[in-house]
Amino acid sequence: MVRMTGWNGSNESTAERIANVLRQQITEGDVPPGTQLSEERLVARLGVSRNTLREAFRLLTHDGLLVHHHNRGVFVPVLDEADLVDLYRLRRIVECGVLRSLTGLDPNLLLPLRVEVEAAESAASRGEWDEVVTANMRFHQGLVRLTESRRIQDTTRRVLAELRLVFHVVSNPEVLHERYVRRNRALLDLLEAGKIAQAADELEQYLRDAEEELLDAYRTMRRVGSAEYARTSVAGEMR
Amino acid sequence: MVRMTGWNGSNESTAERIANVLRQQITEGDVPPGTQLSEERLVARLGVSRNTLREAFRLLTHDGLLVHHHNRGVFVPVLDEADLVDLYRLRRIVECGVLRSLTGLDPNLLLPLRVEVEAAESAASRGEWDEVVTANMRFHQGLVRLTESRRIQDTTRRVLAELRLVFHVVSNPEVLHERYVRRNRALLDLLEAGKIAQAADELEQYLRDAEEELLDAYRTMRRVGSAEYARTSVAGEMR
DNA sequence: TATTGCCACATTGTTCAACAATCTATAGGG
DNA sequence: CCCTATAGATTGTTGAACAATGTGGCAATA
Repeated sequence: MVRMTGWNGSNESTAERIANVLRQQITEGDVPPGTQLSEERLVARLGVSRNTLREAFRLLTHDGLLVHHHNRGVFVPVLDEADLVDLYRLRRIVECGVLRSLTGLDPNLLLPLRVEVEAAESAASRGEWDEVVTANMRFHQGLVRLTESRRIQDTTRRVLAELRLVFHVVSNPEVLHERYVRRNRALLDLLEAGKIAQAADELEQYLRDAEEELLDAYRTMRRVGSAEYARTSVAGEMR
Repeated sequence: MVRMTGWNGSNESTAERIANVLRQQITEGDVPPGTQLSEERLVARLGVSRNTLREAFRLLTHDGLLVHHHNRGVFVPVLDEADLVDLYRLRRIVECGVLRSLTGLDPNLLLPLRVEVEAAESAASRGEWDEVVTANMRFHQGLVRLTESRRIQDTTRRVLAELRLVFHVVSNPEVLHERYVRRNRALLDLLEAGKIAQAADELEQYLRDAEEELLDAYRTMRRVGSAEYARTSVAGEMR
């Protein structure tokens, strides 16, 4: 096997490249929550050194997509109800706070929002629910981009990345995400009409409803599917 | 030189220990903004391997206390006016949002706030301004702890850590921090009286005033002290 | 049978040395 | 004075080695 060393053909470091590969596999659900990522196996599979892999681990840990247990390794976190509540509490504060703090609206920043709304509607009509989720996330990322604040955007990016892990714990994403496509459009309409305060209130309720429905999904999952859940998703190991 | 390998006598990893050493030096101002941290020299001085040092770098980069330039190394960031505005925008949204989202108040969580207020007052009377800043930061950290939300607390921790870098760019901290000790007490009084909404409004104005004063400090510094600033704080190198 | 203690094994934590790739500064030519 | 090329210094990445820890099995015991 020919192994490249040093220059890797792009401007991103090898660790970042590896981190992006793993990030995609985790966010897409290929590596379910609870899975341990073995250094030895991933080194063999990805063709990088242990140190570089561990650096990639750190980048993902930064985003909450991996958790590190000292002397035990890294795992895809299993988010529970408390995490869900925590994530939505932060989302409400940040996203609604962003809207309420706006003094003016740059129409150029509203354009990408419409793109995402339509992408979500299109994907929903085709039944591509993963794409619906992705477009929805990009929509909310675009919402906070209205502030042009790097740190707020970074915070939101991390929160949304973790939220994807929640979506992989609860099943049947379609029933959850379907109605929020419509509410995204309603939200955008309010913003385009300049009704910022009203949009913030709608978003607040939107997020409360979403949290409540996800909590319901957690509860029913724990009631009817705990055995199945334990069999399929716990103590896995990424090869 | 006897070099310890493996077990280091505590439950934290070597990288975390090194990160804490560097964190203190950076937040205390021993390593001014703009300084490059040379791997070679720090490896020699701290007695750890390059890989471990680089892991410590990652941890600090995570908190915004270091910035990484690809193929050029890590630096203590020099925060400018835009960063200052960004940090305070996030502070206002998070800290005020936390207060406004409170439904009830746990008196037990208010106790540490009073401790910090009195610590700040005591330190101010003794003229120990660094300790005033630290107590002030712990006060605001305690404020967001009212939510008992891990992620909100982490976000605040990062923001406050970065803010310390701002305080090292502008000089004369005493005149800036003195009056905020009093406002901290006023804030706490409002909270202890259960006037949460009023406290949130006071905090909002508090943070706007602080941002404005720091911006003034930046402007005067750039006007009267740009030559001195360039001489003392730019392109340093940590030995 | 259930529990405890011990030990071997697998995995992670850390170090070290080497080389590749990149950046920076300097010197030389136009 | 500006541009380019080269040399030196620094970071990026690798691979191997050993230390320390966590895990699970096995035997001895109650």
